[in-house]
Amino acid sequence: MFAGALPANDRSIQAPGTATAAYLQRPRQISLIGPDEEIYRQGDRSGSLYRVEFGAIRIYRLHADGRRQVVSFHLAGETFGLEAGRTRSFFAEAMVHTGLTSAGSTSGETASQELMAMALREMIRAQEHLLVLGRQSALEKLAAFLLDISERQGDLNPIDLPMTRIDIGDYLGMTIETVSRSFSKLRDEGILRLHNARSVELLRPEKLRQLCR
Amino acid sequence: MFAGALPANDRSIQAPGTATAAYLQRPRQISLIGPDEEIYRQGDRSGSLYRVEFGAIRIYRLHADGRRQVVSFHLAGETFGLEAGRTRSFFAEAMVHTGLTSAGSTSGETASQELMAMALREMIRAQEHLLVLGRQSALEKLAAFLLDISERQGDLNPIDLPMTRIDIGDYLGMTIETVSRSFSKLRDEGILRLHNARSVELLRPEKLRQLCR
DNA sequence: TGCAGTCTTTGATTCGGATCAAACGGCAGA
DNA sequence: TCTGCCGTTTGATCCGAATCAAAGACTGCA
Repeated sequence: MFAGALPANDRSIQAPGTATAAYLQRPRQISLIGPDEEIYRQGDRSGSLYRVEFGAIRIYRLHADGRRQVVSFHLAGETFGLEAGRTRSFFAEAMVHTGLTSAGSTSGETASQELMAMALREMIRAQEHLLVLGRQSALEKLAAFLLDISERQGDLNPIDLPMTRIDIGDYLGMTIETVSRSFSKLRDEGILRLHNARSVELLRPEKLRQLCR
Repeated sequence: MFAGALPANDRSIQAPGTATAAYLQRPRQISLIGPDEEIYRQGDRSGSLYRVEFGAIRIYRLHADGRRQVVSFHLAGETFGLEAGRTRSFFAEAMVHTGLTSAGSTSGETASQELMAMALREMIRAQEHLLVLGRQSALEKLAAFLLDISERQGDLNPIDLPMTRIDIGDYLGMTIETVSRSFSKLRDEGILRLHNARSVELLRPEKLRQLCR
């Protein structure tokens, strides 16, 4: 896959409100990616950056024995794909039906100011994630996670979780059973309501905040 | 503390091999910092970057209940101090007698290429740390930690650990007792030798590598 | 509408690491 | 060299989360 390219995909469409010059017109071309479809993989040449127009992406790495660490999720409006090396050290997959556009590349053409901002964002995200993984209990981890997602969805309530319990577990460093039990605990304490596994209404966000500090 | 400044400190000396213009000559001025002395704290105005000439630094954040998460260690030759926001969100302290020089600042005067490289380094470091914290056992965490330090000391053997067991624990998300037990386990398995708590000889580094993959 | 497969929840048990406790060892200062 | 202190190691017990197991709920498809 050459630098700046989006995955080959015959289901591309034009972004709404865009001139229809199609092929040669670099930006605004949306690639549609299905659930669990791969965007890039460890070992691929890096360079391309992506913007999530709708849907959601998981970035992860696999350990030799199959254990998986999800490093980040990227929701609508967010960009991803920045890597320090010349080859990818992570996998990127869509979690639901997702639309991607090109967000430039690391090779020259993108303003270095934007790249810097992106690098700093990723640095912060990783550092915040670190704080959660290192010293928090299962309940505290889930609380921090829900607040993060809620905020990134513009305090949408109920929250829409595009990821499975497995994804959440691999992101927070715990098993799906523990994730599920933590949800149930928060439900039993009246802190949230589970409309279904993917839709979570926060009833007392302040309680969550209290939990994870 | 103004941007670009090193902590006020009456024990400054000239770096070896430097012209002696002293005061007005910005670079090469070494600040000497004692063990557990603070370089900056959460809430301080950010901007200054530092280079460790000798010694070692810990970067950490405190949770409300006193739990501490060490985010990174910085050894001789490494730079630190980059933060995304206008105020510091971490504490920086020396762990042993340490010499620091200014490594520029985030406000203009430093080449953005260097800043970008630093941001990417920090991003990688945080991501690698994430992989260790998320899904590894105590033994695997310690193995990964020792290999990291060993490499950053140029494969010096025995390794010189400038940090206490508490620091290691707060970095890896485990208690000092578990850190100590993990050291003992690696010793009993003939993988390393403890000359003393701070000096660790790696006898079979390949075994460590095997452990943490 | 019913069915199959998958994801989630809940329950029982196990286990790794935390906590509590005490002994040990190395280093600084007298 | 002796002594006291602090960091480290080791031991005993406890607890939170992992694992093993099974039931329940949702989704897509026939």
